[in-house]
Amino acid sequence: MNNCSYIKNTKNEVSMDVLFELSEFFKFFGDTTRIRIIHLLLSGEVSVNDIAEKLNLEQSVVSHQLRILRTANLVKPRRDGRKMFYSLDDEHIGLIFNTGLTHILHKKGK
Amino acid sequence: MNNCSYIKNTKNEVSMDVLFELSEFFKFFGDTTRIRIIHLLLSGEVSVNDIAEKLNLEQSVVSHQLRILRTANLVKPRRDGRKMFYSLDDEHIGLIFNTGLTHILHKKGK
DNA sequence: TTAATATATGAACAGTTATTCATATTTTCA
DNA sequence: TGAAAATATGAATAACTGTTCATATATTAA
Repeated sequence: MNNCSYIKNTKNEVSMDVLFELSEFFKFFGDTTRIRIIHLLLSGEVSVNDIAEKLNLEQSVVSHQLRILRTANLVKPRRDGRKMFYSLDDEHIGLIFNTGLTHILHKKGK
Repeated sequence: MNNCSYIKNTKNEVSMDVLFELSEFFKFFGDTTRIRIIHLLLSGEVSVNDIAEKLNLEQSVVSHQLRILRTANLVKPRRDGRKMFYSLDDEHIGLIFNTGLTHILHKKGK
């Protein structure tokens, strides 16, 4: 039928706490600052200051949001000297981003 | 390379307002009540009272959340007599739900 | 038309969250 | 060791959001 493993059956039996975790997970994508950071990191790792500069955000804002993303294992840090480079933790993050993006662009195209 | 059209290139050039819309879009998935409603509607259309009953929620809560989902075109209503049946508007909704779900289950499996 | 059923809506409240500002921590280099 | 650079953190505030409760609207059947 299809070879995309993440297309699942429609008769899911999903427990209440998994649904809760799922909504918590989507919350991380539901903020403009975070989605811009995720989008930027799609092309590879970037330091905190570079994120702030490229997105025209205050360093403090970026650090706060990175902490949220890091705690949730959406991004991972790597120290190099006094710089910290952040990258997406997992290939699913980009997949979810792009699935949503495709939906938005598809809707706009009408 | 792959035949999944929603897997896009990693060198996205996405405008600021599309990123804003994208984060707004993900917000709808970022609430337990709404994600439970979406999950329930994955298996087909359900009336307002049935949603409330099956999810053990007050009718008012369901109506309020359905309005949000309806305004955002995530669900669509159909009137039958004095009942209103709601269903998912678009196949993307289920796809995004399942993509996130796969991620959660994958994480839990470790 | 009236009563009953099904759904929608408005206002108020409580809880959450992102940003701001100030400051602390960590690392490098002179 | 001390200063500078890079990042992290804490507290406070403002804005947003979901739920509750009461009520309004709409449809059907008697």
